[in-house]
Amino acid sequence: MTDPAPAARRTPARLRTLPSRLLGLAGMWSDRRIADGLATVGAHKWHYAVLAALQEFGPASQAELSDRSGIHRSDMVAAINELAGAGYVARTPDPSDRRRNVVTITPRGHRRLARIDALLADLQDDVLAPLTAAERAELTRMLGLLVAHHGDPM
Amino acid sequence: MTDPAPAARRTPARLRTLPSRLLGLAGMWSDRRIADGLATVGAHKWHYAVLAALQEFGPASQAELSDRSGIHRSDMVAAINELAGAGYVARTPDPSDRRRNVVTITPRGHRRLARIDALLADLQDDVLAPLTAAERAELTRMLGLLVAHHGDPM
DNA sequence: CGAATGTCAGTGGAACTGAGATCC
DNA sequence: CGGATCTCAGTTCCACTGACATTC
Repeated sequence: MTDPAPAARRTPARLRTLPSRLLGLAGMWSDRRIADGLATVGAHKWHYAVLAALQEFGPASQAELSDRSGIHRSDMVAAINELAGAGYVARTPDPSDRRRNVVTITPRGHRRLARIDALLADLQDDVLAPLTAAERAELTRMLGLLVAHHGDPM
Repeated sequence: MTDPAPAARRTPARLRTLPSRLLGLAGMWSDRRIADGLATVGAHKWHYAVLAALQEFGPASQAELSDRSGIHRSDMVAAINELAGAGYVARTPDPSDRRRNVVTITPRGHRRLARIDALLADLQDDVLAPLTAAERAELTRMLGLLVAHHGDPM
């Protein structure tokens, strides 16, 4: 009774329930949380993508890493520059094809990856905070379907 | 047997299942699909947000519309410029507070909104294509939780 | 005075484009 | 020669910031 005016009806129902809008918003602030979190240890998300691809599939050319990580060729250059500068990967010319560089993860790189892995686990928990474990699994599964459907449009 | 090499193991498991990454990717390409779709009729998502807010809550100042739609003040100026230029809204000075403009939706604006509404319904179907109706509802519900948790951080 | 409003110019990040140089 | 690889400069888009004049 002490609340006569429906003060904050804020967002229109059409916007509040529009899936594409919710996806965009959730993606945006998730990206931010992750970027902020990684920034506290001086990392970027493409660092993680490259290190993970190297650890899982072994040494690769930059073009291969682009395919595996979804990072553009142009941006891959900068990412490898930073990772190599910090000693997390080594970039050496490929003797069997001199157009290519062979990128290899270093011991420091493995430790770096483990560090980021742990940090990212915490950040996932932050991003998904309002959901139960079962809901998180369901959400991840459905997002996987969406991304797969988009990535392989043919 | 004509496929001996496991050619495309493409994405590392860590990336393929990372919720924050899936959210970011799904949000990105959803945004693009929507932007492309709206562009075919010369619309932007801000236009829809503003028209929807006006139709649901009536005439408002630009600051109010910012709150309701989540669009920044600065960008609201451009959005209203375009909408007013096309005759979808009218912007008139508020006689009772001369700092403010009163933005009102026009008959043309109502028709425009209906048009975009229909288009957006199709686009939702496109974005959510790989999901069943029940899954779409679940996804929307969970995304709503995430967005609410983010928007009202207190 | 402090605070809110509308306006505009500009920033920073991220995905992407285009072109050049080198090599297969 | 066509095509792939790496590199760099530049573009585009978006959310956001900062500053300003006006009005409450």
